[in-house]
Amino acid sequence: MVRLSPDVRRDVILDATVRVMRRKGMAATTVRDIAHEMGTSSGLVHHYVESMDVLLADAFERAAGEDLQATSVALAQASGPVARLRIFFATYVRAEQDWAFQLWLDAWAEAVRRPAVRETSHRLNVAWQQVLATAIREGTADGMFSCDDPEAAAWRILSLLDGLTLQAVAHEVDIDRTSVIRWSARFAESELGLAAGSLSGVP
Amino acid sequence: MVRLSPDVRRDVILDATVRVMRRKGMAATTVRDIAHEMGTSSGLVHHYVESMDVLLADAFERAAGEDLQATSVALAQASGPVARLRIFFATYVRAEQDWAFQLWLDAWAEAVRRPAVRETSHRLNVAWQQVLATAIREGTADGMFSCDDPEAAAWRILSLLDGLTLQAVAHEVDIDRTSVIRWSARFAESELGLAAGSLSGVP
DNA sequence: AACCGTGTTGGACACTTGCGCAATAGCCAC
DNA sequence: GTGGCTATTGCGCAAGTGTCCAACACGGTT
Repeated sequence: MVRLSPDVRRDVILDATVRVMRRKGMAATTVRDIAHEMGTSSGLVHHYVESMDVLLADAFERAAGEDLQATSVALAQASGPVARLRIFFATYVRAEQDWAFQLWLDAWAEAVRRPAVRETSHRLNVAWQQVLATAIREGTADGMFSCDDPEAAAWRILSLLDGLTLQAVAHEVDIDRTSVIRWSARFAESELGLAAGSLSGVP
Repeated sequence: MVRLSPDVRRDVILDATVRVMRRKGMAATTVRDIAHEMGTSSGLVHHYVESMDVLLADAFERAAGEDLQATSVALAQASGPVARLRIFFATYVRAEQDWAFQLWLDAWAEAVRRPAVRETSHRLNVAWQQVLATAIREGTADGMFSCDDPEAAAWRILSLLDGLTLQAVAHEVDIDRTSVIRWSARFAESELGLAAGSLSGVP
């Protein structure tokens, strides 16, 4: 039995929870799974966690937050609003691949039943929308985009992206990931008054 | 104890399951809830149902299928493709209000874990897409719409609708239902080469 | 009216879940 | 070294789940 400091242990618990969530999904993650994942007893988890609800929410925040962080960094490095949006679309679907988007599906569904999860998924969703809205605002300020309401446009583009990805992930057919990116990018072009193909690459 | 014929009893069970699902969501629906809902014992449910998995799938099919049916009927009564689409948007969000869309969220999330649910939600999703695609095809044949690929356009419009509704239902803020309809209708206008406002009412 | 098929009961079963708690054992200060 | 603080254990608990089944009772048939 390895004795760790509270801070480290908390981190280990969160990491183990994320790993289990990736493997089994949020709804199927249990305290015993987490304990087994880090090779300790289940009681230890509860010694640091006030409830399963907030643990799942915190773990989701870490998992989904990493993707958000990665995308934010990638966008900051891009030069110019157009390049920024191209990267946004490319990394969004890649980042959400496999288990990541499944976590979002779980979070949206569990939101009704788990207050902490609802709060977190809401906050992270807004954060994604803000990443997009900020990029749009910059492009509008530069005069490269033409958009009346960056906030609303961001919600629309993000929602189309989510709606399409949802079909691709949940049903694994009908819509392939290339179409998800291309269709969303084309929608963004029309939303921002860009020439056809400037984002999607297909005129 | 009321003695019913197998067919009637099966119907009663399905109805009770739908009612419980509406109230508590798919993931939180239990055999005992269903039995209590129809005022019988829990054993009776399993006497007619092979497993919880298929019962949930069947009940979801009935609940979501009723909405689909209602929309199909309403669309058939409308005169002309434009009126048809207006009704589509109006009834989609209304029909999905409250509990109905939550069932879809549950279905999409549970799809990974419950094969029967995945099959059903996939089939119903395609059915919705086909309702839309058919209306678009008719409008294109009439020369009122301009659309290269009605199938793909239907997926895009439906996905935007789902993505926006998702935010409204799961987070209950940021996007109100009026915006969901208006934004989706405007997107459809651009997809189908219609004049601004012909579907959304806002030029 | 007796009877049997079967719809129905109500609880047992085996299992899982989140959570709490006494006992234990590792680490640091002295 | 030794003591004490506390991280950690491991099991128990109560509540929940889906599933199964012997016993029961209703209704149409004879």
